[in-house]
Amino acid sequence: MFNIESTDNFSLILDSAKKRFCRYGLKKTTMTEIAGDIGLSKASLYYYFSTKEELFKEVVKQEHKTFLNEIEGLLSSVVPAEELFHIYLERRLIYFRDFAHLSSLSLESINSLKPVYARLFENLRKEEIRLVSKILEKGIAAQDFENLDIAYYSQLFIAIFQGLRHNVLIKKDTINITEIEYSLLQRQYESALKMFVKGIKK
Amino acid sequence: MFNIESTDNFSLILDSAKKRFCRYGLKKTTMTEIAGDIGLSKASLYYYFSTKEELFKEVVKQEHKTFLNEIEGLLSSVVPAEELFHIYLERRLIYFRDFAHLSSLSLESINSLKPVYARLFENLRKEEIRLVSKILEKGIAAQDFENLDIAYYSQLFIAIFQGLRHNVLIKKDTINITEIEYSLLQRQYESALKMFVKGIKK
DNA sequence: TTTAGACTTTCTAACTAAAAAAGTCAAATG
DNA sequence: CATTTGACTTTTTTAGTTAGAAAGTCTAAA
Repeated sequence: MFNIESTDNFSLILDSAKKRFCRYGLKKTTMTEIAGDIGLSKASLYYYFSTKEELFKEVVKQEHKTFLNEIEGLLSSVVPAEELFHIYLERRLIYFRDFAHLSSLSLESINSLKPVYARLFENLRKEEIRLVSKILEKGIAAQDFENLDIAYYSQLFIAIFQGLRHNVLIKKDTINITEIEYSLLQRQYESALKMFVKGIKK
Repeated sequence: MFNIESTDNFSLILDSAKKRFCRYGLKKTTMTEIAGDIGLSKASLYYYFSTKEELFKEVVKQEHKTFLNEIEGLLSSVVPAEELFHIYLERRLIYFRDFAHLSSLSLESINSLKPVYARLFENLRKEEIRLVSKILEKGIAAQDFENLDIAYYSQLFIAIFQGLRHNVLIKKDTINITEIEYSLLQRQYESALKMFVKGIKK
């Protein structure tokens, strides 16, 4: 979950921020704490990041990018589209569990989330749609899938699985997901993917 | 959406409460207002309903029952299971739009909703799962569907479509759903149903 | 049995002040 | 020059506080 130790302050700040944001969320993490973690003063943080918001966005973006890159790297491989979907969803669930606090913002959003974060998460969603589009393209090119409306089906795909994730959070008041909830979600993901693929297969 | 005018006070209260809860939600509706609508004193309301919470629950339950009964009535008809799913989802969307304010509680729930309402909505969800189970049963009995795990698949069914609905609300800060969002949801419902049925068909 | 006026209790919205956290900057360090 | 910081200002959050509103109660009357 937390990778290599970095050396430069920029990365050290991101690392510490990531840990704290994941554990305590945006609101319950202070700039002073992050600075303290790596033996810097708060003022120094502002040398690297203009605002707390900026820092948070950077953490979220980077984590998401790492996640997407992992899948994207397989796009040009021989792995078939269906298997790519499987891998994508598998990793997506792990990402969901580990970074629930980051995306828990999307829960706060229901009330009164600053538009800037709404835009951030909307962008991440769009990037995932783009990735799914590419997988669909690959499947169509390989004659695995029908020649369908890629834009629509990738949007649908993301909507279904995001929806399933939300069902887990919606009832709860804590962010932590139990093993039972997680394994049910896993099973639902498998079933839903099976249906989705069957629905678009040639 | 709002049916026959009732005569007894019990029903008059429910009618007025329904209208106000749908339009303004639970918090923005006062017992005095409801009483005023039908020319009763607030104290009289408490003769029929012990608490505001009780009244609200009664309204939600009744509306949901009306919705479910409509579909349940078709269970013993010649309408095939697949068509029942179609009808169910069609009505479910209308119900969703018209009573968004009622179920908007499920949004408030994310923060700090009293467990009693959480239980209420959980019960409604369970009743819908039960209905879907019956449709599945019918399909299996008619040899339309595979002999699958009914409990699991009805839960999955509800999860998928509830999830899709949530995707619409999650971004918004208002409860009102635009025509564009609604028609996309309609289309997603159709696609998802198609896949679901294809996935379990014999 | 049903209703309502007058009542009490509970909740909420709007303030406040104090504390905490965000954010700034000139000077210092190396 | 790039980086860091202590001391600073500004903004936000929190914890009271209070007044008004709304929930909820009760007794007497129709």
